[in-house]
Amino acid sequence: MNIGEVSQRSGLPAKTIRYYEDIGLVTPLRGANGYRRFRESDMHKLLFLARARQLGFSIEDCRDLLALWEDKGRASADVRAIAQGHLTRIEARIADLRAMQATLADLVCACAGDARPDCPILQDLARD
Amino acid sequence: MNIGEVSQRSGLPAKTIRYYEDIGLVTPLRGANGYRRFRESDMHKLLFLARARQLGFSIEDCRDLLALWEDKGRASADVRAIAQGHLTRIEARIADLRAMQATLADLVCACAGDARPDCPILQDLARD
DNA sequence: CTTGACCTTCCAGTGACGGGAAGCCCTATC
DNA sequence: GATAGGGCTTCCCGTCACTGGAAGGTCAAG
Repeated sequence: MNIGEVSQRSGLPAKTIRYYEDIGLVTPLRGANGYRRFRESDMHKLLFLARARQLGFSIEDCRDLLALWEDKGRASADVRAIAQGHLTRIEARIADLRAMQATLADLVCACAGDARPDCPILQDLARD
Repeated sequence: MNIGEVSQRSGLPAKTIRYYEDIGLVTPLRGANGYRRFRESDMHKLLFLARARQLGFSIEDCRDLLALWEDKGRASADVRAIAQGHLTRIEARIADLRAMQATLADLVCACAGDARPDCPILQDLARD
């Protein structure tokens, strides 16, 4: 398979796939013409990566997850620890965003949003 | 005021304040020794920026908000539009994160997390 | 033989800074 | 007056995970 087909089948942009090779997440073969030649196993890795990235795992998390996936003698505890750490970070991020959302929603609600200059949003940002 | 005091009073790192000058958000004066000299008005701007950034506004949003703040004849509708757009993006981001969180929480819950290799998390990531 | 799609590498930019080097300035102390 | 220390300056590189674009090689169809 050339990169175009892999890109289609995985949903990952070709640029991203090349990047993943650069940083050592996949190592496709090379044809005589210099083109990358992807095996089915490369395809599987890329699908795995695409799904892990969709779940918001960092590239380094993905690297570790891939290694555990390949390691048939792994302990599921190691996988769980990565996922748990990621989940905790996501929950913290959600809490932050929800705080922003609450404040912003209040402010937007309090602002008339008309042609006059008085604006509770700016007042709040400029409060002393 | 020198940058150190401004940094203390605003809570912004000195590096960040220099960066804000670089991109034209504040323009402190300069002393004969080359040091930045901040006026009270610069201080107010930086506090304004710090609060807007805490609410997650992008730098470009902040630039626009600052301009509106300075413009005494502004329409509050313009401010509200920026805040509303930002709020919408935050809500979308929260929705994304909540989807990740739900999936991850399920997977973490389903994984024994012991010394054995079988792991629903990896199974899900590698599903065909 | 040409066209156009596909592939290659390399370089630069994103957002919003942070780290660190090299060097000047100011104050206090000896 | 020398020195030590802290604060200030600029400059450049690194972050994260790509994305865009330029310049050029390769392949299949007409």
